[in-house]
Amino acid sequence: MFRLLKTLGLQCAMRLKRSLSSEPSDSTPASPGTGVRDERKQRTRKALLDAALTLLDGERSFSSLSLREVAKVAGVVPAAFYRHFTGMDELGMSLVDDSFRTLHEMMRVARSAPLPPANLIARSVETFLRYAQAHRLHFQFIAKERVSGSSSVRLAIRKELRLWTSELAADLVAFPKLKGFNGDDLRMMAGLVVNAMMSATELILDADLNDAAELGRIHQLAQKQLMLIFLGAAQWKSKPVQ
Amino acid sequence: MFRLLKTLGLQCAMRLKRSLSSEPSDSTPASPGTGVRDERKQRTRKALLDAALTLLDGERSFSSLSLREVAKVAGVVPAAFYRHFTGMDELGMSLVDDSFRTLHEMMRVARSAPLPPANLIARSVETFLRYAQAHRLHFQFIAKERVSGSSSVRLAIRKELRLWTSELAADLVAFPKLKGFNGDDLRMMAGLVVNAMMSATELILDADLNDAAELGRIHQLAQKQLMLIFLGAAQWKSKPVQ
DNA sequence: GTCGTTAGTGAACATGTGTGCACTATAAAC
DNA sequence: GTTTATAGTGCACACATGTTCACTAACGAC
Repeated sequence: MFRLLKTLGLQCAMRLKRSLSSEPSDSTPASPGTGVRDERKQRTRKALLDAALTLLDGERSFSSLSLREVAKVAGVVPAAFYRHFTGMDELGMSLVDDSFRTLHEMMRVARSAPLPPANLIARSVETFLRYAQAHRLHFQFIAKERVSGSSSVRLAIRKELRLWTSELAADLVAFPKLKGFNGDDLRMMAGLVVNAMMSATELILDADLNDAAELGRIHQLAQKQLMLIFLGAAQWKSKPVQ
Repeated sequence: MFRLLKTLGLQCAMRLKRSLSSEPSDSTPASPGTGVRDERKQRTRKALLDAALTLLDGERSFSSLSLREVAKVAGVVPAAFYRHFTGMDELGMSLVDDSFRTLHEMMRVARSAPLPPANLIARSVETFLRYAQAHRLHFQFIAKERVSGSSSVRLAIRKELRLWTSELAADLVAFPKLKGFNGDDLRMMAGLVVNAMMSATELILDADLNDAAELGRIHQLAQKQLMLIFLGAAQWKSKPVQ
């Protein structure tokens, strides 16, 4: 992790130095990190990340990808890989960052345009699964490497998922039915929701995208599971005295 | 899958042929598949399976294991591998079989000695997680390859998990509180339970085995999640008219 | 225009890989 | 005892892998 941060930090510092010296802070649109050179570098960096995600799509797991393979798909010679990452581990950490960036963006969009209370659960499930389908590679990466990746990648993903769970718990506090939940119990419930959604995501990602019936079944299953959870949550704390 | 069945079938047939011809169905204790030779073969077969499980314990994922590596840990030359499996895929399918055999055995034991209704959920969680810890390699294999394995292994695991979910649903029908559940909804609820338990299993398998506090936290989390699910289930079907 | 920096190249290396083949030793069948 | 079947060996091959190194070309700073 820290190696990734160091690299990114250095790159940012370099880019900052250049823009500071070349542009005396004037009024140019200042597209960040301008310059044909930087743009090209970022492009092949992205090509490497995309190549890994693409390779990961089918059967493969991240730990079975080879550096050469990724470089080849990215249209670059193996040695060029080292201009961007110190090795596959660091590329993996970048994928974690990117993947959770898209997940958090989804949450941001969802919060900025809140759904009407009617059918809230069903609509939320719909929105989430549709988004997961649209960004299948990122969600697939999270789902796979959450459990099977190298320990650095796996731990990073698990940390992000915990963070997401906490965010969700914070959102849940707004529901009037969930009074009387303490923080721990809220996270416990949020964990249940996250599990159900991740499980549904795995099913969606493995499903035939053209089989509308199967997709519908998965959506409905997830909706019912969430409803059951909320039904239980509305009763919580009345019986269990703890 | 069918290649595995074929191989096993052939081996069984061969062993059958031998025992039929060598033993005229007399009163010898007839330990099945007797003979020093068969016993030796089964021993190195098991050594190969154990080697794979052992290698899988830490960081590695099954698809990143090499045939030579497995053979070396098993204390056998690579070519000898082919006397037992046609390749790593077939060995993977055998691991699926073995892993779910231990899971089903746990269920069998649990059913034969039913728990008293008091604290039933808490005790069941305790039993399950303790069993998972005791058979960590098998449960780890299931947890990992459920989502990241080659498609044949992954599909086999998912099929077994569906089967397990159905079994659990059949068990749930005995609860008086769960009247009014149709079969689909029972499986939906059972899926929720399975998800929660698998998620807790993943946490347990990653946890430090000596950190009693952390283990306790995981146990309690899983217990609360199951309680919440059952709380919701008790209310099911009253509100949702479907 | 000149020159330094650097993203990307191509070749080389040592090592690991899956798989085939002739072989050996030994349990089992006769 | 003689013969047969076979689990395991040792060696070979062609190929894939991670990493290094000197090199080239072109962008950016001056």
